[in-house]
Amino acid sequence: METDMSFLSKSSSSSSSDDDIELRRGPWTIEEDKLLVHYITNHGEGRWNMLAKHAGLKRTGKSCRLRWLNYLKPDVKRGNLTPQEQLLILELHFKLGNRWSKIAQYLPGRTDNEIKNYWRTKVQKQARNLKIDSNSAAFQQMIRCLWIPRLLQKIQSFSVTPSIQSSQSTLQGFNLDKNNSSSSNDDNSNSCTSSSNSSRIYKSPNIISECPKILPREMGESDLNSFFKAHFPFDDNSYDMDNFGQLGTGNFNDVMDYDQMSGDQNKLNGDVISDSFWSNMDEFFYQKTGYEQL
DNA sequence: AACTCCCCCAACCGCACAGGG
DNA sequence: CCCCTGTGCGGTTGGGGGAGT
Repeated sequence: METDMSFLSKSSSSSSSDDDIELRRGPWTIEEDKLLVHYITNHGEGRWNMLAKHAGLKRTGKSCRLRWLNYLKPDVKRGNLTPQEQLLILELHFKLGNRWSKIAQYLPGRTDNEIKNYWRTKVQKQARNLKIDSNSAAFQQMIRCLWIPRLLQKIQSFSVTPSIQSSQSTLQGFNLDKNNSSSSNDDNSNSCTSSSNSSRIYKSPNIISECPKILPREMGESDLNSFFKAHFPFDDNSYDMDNFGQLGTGNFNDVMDYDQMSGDQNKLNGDVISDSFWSNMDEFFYQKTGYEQL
């Protein structure tokens, strides 16, 4: 797969004379990676332009920094996002918007680039398919009422697997701002909430039917908090994933073929939002929300 | 087998900001 | 102040490769 990209190199003629060298662009070679890792191991990171020169890399400092932070740094996690991580991204995006680096701070080992790519390829793609704006209330409503419960169910289903347990720490300590969260008796009909009943841990499939047929306004954070309070009554100050193991059994089978959607256990750490899931979801969304397909 | 289409993600780009001289 | 350099961030691109025909 390694490709000689040297033909892509461009002269830095706009720069001063001493750095008038052919700068390489495109994919990094193994040798370049070795040079970069070796240099940083011995000298540390930072001062990227100088680092690039001293390491003997015909790359810009920016390119070196990006390669290190997004790929070579030892604590960078490889592989697909876990359901917990996906859930966290969705929640944090509600709260922070396209602040990818901020979101990445809550997912150790994940880079802003990776999260951004996830959002664009998985989330925005679905919005495009539905022909609705990914920032619209309708789409956010769909995520809150359909996608997030699905992720939670997925998490619950596999809550004993080592991979999940290892990633639980990722979510511990994450708090939504509770200051403006609605009380549990919030009867706001505009949100996905319903009366809370702690003895019934997981209230699906009613979650779906409780979604409003009309979406009168964008749900605020308080609505989101209410939603989680009502349906996922673990510690309401945090998303402590330890509690997911206590969740009861959700059942979406009456509306969607869960087995088909989820696939085998190996997909746990993969793309839990499979294409088949979404092809069903599109239709289901319009059916449940009363929105007209454009 | 050959071709096209499309998805994914690594990498690039432009801009903003901070800090030092 | 202004300029320069380094750094960080969000948006965008483009190529590899898998899927479909």
